[in-house]
Amino acid sequence: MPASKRDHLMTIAEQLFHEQGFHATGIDRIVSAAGVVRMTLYNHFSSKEALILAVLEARHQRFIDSLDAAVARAPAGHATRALTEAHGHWLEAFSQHGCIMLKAMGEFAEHSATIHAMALRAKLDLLRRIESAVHRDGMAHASSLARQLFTLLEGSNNTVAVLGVETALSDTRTMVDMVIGAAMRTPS
Amino acid sequence: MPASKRDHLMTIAEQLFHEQGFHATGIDRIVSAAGVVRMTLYNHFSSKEALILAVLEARHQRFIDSLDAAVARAPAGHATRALTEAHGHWLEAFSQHGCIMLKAMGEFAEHSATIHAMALRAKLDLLRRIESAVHRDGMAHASSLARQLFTLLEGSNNTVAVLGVETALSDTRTMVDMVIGAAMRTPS
DNA sequence: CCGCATTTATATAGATCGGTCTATTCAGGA
DNA sequence: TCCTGAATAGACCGATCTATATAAATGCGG
Repeated sequence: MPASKRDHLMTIAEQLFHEQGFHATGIDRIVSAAGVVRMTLYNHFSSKEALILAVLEARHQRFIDSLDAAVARAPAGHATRALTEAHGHWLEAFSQHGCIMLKAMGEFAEHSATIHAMALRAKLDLLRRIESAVHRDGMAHASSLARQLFTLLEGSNNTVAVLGVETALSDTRTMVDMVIGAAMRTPS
Repeated sequence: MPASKRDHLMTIAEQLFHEQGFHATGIDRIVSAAGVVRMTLYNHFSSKEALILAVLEARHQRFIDSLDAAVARAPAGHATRALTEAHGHWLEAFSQHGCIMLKAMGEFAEHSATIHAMALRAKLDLLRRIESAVHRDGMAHASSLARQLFTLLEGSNNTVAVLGVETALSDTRTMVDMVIGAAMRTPS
């Protein structure tokens, strides 16, 4: 009962790309996993690269939407914490196999400038949201604080695979508090 | 004039794997870049997987050696800082294209248990060195502090590609100081 | 019930993949 | 000198890769 063949293909492709990697996932595996014929895929996407771009774009949009929603729900002065918590929830729910944007950057850095640029833009979008939340909370040292928080969230991306999601998120939370507290104590 | 064809192949392969990815780098590209014939490679390595394992193993050994050397040189009570600085130097010199172990984990998680285990072991080795340095400096909250520092170093791995190596390392240094300082202030 | 777009089924193209094989050359040590 | 190990050159294997072409079947809205 997929909403449409196109959406269904994107869902299946996202899962396979995420778990198996992009180059290691062939078109045939995607279409057969989706229960669809190869021409149906090429009817909706002009190439494998176009499919990858569409998948990454959609995933990134979902990610950004979930951050924005959390920030919008947050009480005044708690936008930053709401954002880092939302990032943690995303990790718990959708990133057991690592960050798909990092994987894409790694596999396509010298292979597809378009895909690499898209993944890099996703990272910069996250940084920008952090900056905006920090600014919204009226914190001092906004840009340096935002970069530090960004580093912490990126770090938790990687430690999940090593320490487990629970420990990774708890350690990250501790440091988020620490960094925010230090920024508040330091005179601007 | 390479020391040996085997070493030369490993050097070339490491560079190509790192820049282009593992699946995207074919045997033919490696041998032609090394100016060597196909059978020479298969004379030294039983398979592409064996080559990848050898490359990762050697690189990890170099990494660990550089950390250990820095810690050994450090004055008493400064092992931890020496280790994080050494990690920064490694990033500057050899990780412009991201962490090769993370890439390997991403590409082979569901594809080669051996390679995935080797890369994961590399991450755990780093964590263990941090724990040992922290312990050597006689710091309180050793294991939780070590995990926090680990998260910071992993974070800097990723932010290099987004913020540039200089900013990434400077932000990381700031947070390393912060985390160590907090551990020292907190009563055990 | 018709018309049209989508999907199916299949066949094919040409390249590349990892890996094997044989035949040959060449240098260095016993 | 002879022998052995290593490297070369290049053909070859089956499998897989992305992508295209074509024709039949399907389903749905008007």
